[in-house]
Amino acid sequence: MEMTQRKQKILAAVVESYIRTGEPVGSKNLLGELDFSVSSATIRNEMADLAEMGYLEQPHTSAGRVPTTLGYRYYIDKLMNKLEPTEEDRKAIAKTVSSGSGDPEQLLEKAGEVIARLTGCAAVSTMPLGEKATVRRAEIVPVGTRTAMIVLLTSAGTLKSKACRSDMPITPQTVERFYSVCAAHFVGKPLEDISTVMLQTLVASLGEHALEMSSFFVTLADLAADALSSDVLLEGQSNLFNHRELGGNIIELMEFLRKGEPISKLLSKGKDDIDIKIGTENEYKQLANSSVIISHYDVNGARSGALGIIGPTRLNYAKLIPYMQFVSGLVGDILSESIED
Amino acid sequence: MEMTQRKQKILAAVVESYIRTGEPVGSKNLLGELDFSVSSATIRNEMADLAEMGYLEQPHTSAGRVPTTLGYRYYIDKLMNKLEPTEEDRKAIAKTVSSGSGDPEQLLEKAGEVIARLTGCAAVSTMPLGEKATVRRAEIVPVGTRTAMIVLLTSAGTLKSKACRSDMPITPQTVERFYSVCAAHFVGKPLEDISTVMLQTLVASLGEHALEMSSFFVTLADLAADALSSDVLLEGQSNLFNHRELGGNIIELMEFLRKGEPISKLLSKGKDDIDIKIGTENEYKQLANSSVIISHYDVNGARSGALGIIGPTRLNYAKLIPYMQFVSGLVGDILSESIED
DNA sequence: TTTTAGCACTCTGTTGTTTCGAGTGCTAAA
DNA sequence: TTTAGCACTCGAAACAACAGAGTGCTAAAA
Repeated sequence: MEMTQRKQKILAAVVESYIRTGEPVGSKNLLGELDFSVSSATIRNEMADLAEMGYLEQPHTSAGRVPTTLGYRYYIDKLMNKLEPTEEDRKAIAKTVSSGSGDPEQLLEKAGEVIARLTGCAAVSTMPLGEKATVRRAEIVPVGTRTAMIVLLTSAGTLKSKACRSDMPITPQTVERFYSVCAAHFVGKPLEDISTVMLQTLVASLGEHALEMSSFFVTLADLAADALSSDVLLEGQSNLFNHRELGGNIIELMEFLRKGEPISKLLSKGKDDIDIKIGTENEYKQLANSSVIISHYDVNGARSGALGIIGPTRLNYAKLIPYMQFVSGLVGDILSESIED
Repeated sequence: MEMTQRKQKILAAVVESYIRTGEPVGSKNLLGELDFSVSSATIRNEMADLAEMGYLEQPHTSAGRVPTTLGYRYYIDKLMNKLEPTEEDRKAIAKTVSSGSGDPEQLLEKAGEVIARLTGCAAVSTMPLGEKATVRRAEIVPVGTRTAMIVLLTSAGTLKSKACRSDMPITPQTVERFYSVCAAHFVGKPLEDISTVMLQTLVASLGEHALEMSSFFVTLADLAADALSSDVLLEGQSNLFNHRELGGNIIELMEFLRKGEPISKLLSKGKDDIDIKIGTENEYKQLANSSVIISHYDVNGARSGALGIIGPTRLNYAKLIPYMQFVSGLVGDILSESIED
């Protein structure tokens, strides 16, 4: 069966109506939405065809039709008219997003906030990651006689720190020695180089000071790993409660969102600027009833991180896709400006 | 009406049975739980008295009885037999809690985790706060030509940092100047001294360099404020979903937990070592259906922070109160050891 | 005076029945 | 190919019937 123009129009109308109301849409209700006049019987026939073709389905025999994953996909790829954000919205967003102090984390937090508010979905974002980030500085700062903070600053502008306990008292010489070892071996080198294995050989070469230093280096490796694994920010989680159709899965969904790794993977995956996964298109089963729209941002020309929203499958794609593109573009621009290389 | 010993036994049995099962408890069910034999009619009479006295209530006319806030309170204060954690449990907890690297945040995270797991509640904790903390070090680290990280290290061992954008290029001289100004004016002084007002006068006194420095100082004030407002950690939030009786309030409750300030207030409030608020005893209406058990910990003899659990009112107080005391004691000990002054 | 047995009563939750309405698929005529 | 008409299906809501748990009260027993 081939896809006629009339079928397309009907499919689009069904999708849009369902997105708007959340109710299965019946043949009669559709009459008003179409720009041509036919009877409801004709529409019924067409809808039956579309159902057979896999674009629509019925929750039960005597209900209206609901788009399938395939239906949404066709709509998004071929039928949808994008709805660019208004000048007004753009300004409001830009104002909120840039209201921070220039701190990347704060920036992404604001961006997530504004997205969550505007879309009524949960917003996720990843910090600009420094895959090729190098060590800019590493040092220890004594806190107690046997405790110190290890501080690691990367070229990507992230600073990580962690307390660390030593078996031996920390002297100014320890501090000095650590600093110079780091300066000699790490500064300017990529973060990946600070692996536990590599550190073991290094510690071995330190001879008599190996003992007092080893715990510091272990912590340093922790920090490096931490700096490499891009942080995930989550906003508007509770918006999900407003979407009835997510049903009992909400709890699992929220649990899923809480642990960052899968989200981080999700966001880092797509190759295109914008990436849309509808319901079962998602590889995580917790997202089988949800859609995600992921928009990547570039910092100084390099793909660096992404912003995403997660909500029910009946998202207002026509509006949200351009919105996400706009916000991620904005974030990329601001970050590019602030993180020069 | 006075409280006879028999009434006390019945009240205790009702509370314990309700805590165990979550079902309103009827007169017949209670027969087996008591160490004396009377008929169900007698118990009914006594329960009616207890209800009249305000310790019990009925969800509806023909249901069993449920403890009121007052009932729980009486039980906890006068009737309860504390159930100290077993040696086994103590060891398991101690092992988990001390498995971190000596970082206070990680320590509290682990503690919260273990509490959440053990109790099936949401766990909250505040970082050791440094009310009397002083500035140990403050500096800027250039990231781009016009961007820098401001880093603030306090005597309490917390390190805060934030990116900041400057209107003018940042030169090594800027870094040096900032460092020396901080060394002269802030190091050793309490964090509260870095107020915006104080900074304004300072900036004014800097003359020609005022402009290039001002944004850094503003950020520094942010950091100081941030370091003073103790961070709140939250674990096991989703455990709350397992408690049916929280009902529709769960959403509000989770929203409430998400924003840290009220929690921070809640935890910093109590004067006693342990602090129990049952249902409506809580001043926040979002907690009206919940109980909180807060246990404070001391670092080097000074009240520094607290751990708490939040769950339904039918908590197993007899078990959880000693548990919380144990964990907070443990946390205090470990922190005292690692943060020497 | 206190305890107990007995009984009528109340309230909830469940189950089954009915009804209503929305929407469909099919058939036959336009 | 389209449309009108109609029988049919299914879910949601409304309603009645009922079982079960538990109570309060009364009157007898201890």
